[in-house]
Amino acid sequence: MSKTPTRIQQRNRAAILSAGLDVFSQYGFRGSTLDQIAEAAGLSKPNLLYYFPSKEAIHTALLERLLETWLDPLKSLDGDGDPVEEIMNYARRKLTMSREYPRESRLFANEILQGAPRIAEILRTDLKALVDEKAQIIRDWADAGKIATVDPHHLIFSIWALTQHYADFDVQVRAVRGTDDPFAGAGAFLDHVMRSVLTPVSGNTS
Amino acid sequence: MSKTPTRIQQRNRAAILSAGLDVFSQYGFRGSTLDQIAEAAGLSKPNLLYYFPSKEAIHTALLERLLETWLDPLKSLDGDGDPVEEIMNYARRKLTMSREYPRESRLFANEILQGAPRIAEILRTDLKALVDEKAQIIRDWADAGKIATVDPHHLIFSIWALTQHYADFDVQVRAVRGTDDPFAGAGAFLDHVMRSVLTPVSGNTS
DNA sequence: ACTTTATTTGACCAAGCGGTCAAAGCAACG
DNA sequence: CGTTGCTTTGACCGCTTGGTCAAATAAAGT
Repeated sequence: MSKTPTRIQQRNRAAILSAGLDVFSQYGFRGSTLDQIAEAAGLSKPNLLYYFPSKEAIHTALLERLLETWLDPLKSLDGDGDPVEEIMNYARRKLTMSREYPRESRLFANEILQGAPRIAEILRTDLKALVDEKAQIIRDWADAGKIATVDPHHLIFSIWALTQHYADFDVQVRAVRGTDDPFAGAGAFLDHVMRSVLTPVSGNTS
Repeated sequence: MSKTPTRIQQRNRAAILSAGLDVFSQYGFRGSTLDQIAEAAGLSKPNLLYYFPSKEAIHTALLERLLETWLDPLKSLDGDGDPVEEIMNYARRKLTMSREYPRESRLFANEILQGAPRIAEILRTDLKALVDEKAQIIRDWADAGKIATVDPHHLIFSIWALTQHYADFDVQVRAVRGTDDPFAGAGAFLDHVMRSVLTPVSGNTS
């Protein structure tokens, strides 16, 4: 039944997904139209619907493809590695992903902003489980005095916020800095933040 | 000509703006419909258009009202105050704003995500000028050794990212934490981050 | 060449969109 | 009470939307 897709199918499906990513990541699901996507993909609207049964199907395909790779960096966080290096490496990988896949970042941001109607379940199950697992590792490190005492969940949130901000708020960052590359200097700053936050204080803070 | 608005006008305009905030902040401009806003405001669509000439006008009114208060905390950052306290106070105020006005935060996020078509000019002029001014203050503090050496722009971005994240990604934060209040613990964590990042290192970090 | 299958499209549809308008309802005030 | 101006609405309009379909076209296999 499901044979290997022809070259034309591969090319057109890829073109549609890329075009859908462009459009959905900018306007959100409801704000995007099939005509926009079709034009961006260089296809007619009926032809587009020959490859995907509906607007929803394109969006779903994109979200699924996204979630596959999106959680990878966190999955790699290793409880047996060096605490500070593991966390900083996670932050760096997350920043790299934001730089290399800004459209995916904005697609995700749009979906969450709109109440995550299509992935709420995944967030509550898969994502929560993953984060809880890694949060426990971080908590153990903190308890062992290997890093500063920080709330693991908030630490993870802060990494998400600090890295995705450059992709999601790209326009603002560029407008304020006047730079072409919104990520310029972000890596060094993120390193400084993470190292400061994670370094245990010698004395006692109040 | 422009007399004092009647009580009905005040009530209905307020209801429309609140409804518009609800809808626009969730679906973005293009994804929102007049019918949605009208229903949320408890008015008929023609009646809504009796108070605002167009969908665009509602959106613009909301953005203007937003920008008025949005930049206030940064404006208050005082170059003559205590460096660490000034910056931490700014971060705290920003977090409070995100907690008290999450819809406004999401409205802004939506606008930026969609390329800021309606406020790009303001970002490039007013916001840039304000940020540049405050960045210089921070740079002076750093040069004087009163705070750690940090890129002022990235420091400001980090405060925006860390505070707005809880409002904009509310659904995700709640899903992962399982808590009702997405801001629980955020204040303490933000304090820790800011204090760590701003405290000058005694040794030299190559 | 011919048949089979995959691909593409123009024409079309019902529903939803932002917005208009004339008329009806309503409040205030003399 | 009557009239004047504010408020509300049902009906409507032209356009866009997501999606369908039958027919045309292009590949591929024989």
